[in-house]
Amino acid sequence: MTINPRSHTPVYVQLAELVRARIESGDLPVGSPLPSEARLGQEYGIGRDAVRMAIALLRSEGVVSTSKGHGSWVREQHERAKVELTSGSSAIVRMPSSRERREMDLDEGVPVIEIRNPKGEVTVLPGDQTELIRP
Amino acid sequence: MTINPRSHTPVYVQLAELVRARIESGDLPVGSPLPSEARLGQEYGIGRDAVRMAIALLRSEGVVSTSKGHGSWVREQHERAKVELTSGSSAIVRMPSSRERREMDLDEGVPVIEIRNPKGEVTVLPGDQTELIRP
DNA sequence: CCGCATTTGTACGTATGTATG
DNA sequence: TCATACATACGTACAAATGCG
Repeated sequence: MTINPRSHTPVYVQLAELVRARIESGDLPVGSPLPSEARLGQEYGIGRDAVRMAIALLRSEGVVSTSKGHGSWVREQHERAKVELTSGSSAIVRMPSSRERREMDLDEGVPVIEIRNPKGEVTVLPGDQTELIRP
Repeated sequence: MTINPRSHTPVYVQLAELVRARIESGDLPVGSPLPSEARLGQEYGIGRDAVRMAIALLRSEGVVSTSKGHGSWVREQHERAKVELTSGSSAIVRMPSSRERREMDLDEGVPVIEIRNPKGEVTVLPGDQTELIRP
């Protein structure tokens, strides 16, 4: 599979699809490192911008994680703690602010769950580690 | 307020904070257009990269929306439909795939709620238009 | 309806900073 | 110490969507 620079589909989207396919096929299992940006760019003959945008796209979907100086890897799904939505409570979901993401140590592409109990007290939970249940 | 290129805080984060402050102060009310990328770059004496990254950051938090050829504007919060989490059901949250985002017409920075009922049937709801409740 | 200015999107380049191992 | 890899930030150019005259 190659990339067509003249396609109506942007180069970076094409690359993201290729990498996604490699992940779903098992070629890149959970936890495994992605090729470096430089390597992907060379392999597919595309610029660094396109490579970085492709990885950013996958990161925004919670598919991969990246850290500086280390690289990107296929993100493993956390075990989800079961949290009961108690009577009279409500929950909304949203993306965290930069500050919340830092303080709660959330990866990119991870939403938060905001639970409000009948007293009006609010709890914010990491969206990738939580399952809301009603027994 | 100005931007310090030699700060340990990246230029684009500084700009995002400035724009966020203008929004929260009411200077940029809901629905109002942000200055164009070119204008922001000129005003603060920074490159287009930094401007685009700042706006992308706010977009990823669901604060603003952008459309090609038009510009960015302060995103209005949707009215949230109250959805009851029925007995025996559970809910998880995650970011949508590109395809889901397209098909459900979701803005960037909007998660989805996946509800599974006791029969195992799954419903996917837009995270910015839904409030889960338990009466 | 057409053309034009504006605006964002994509894609390339370079350079330098910083974290990792 | 050093090579590697990503992060930030500047530049350029052209494509594509929008809206207005």
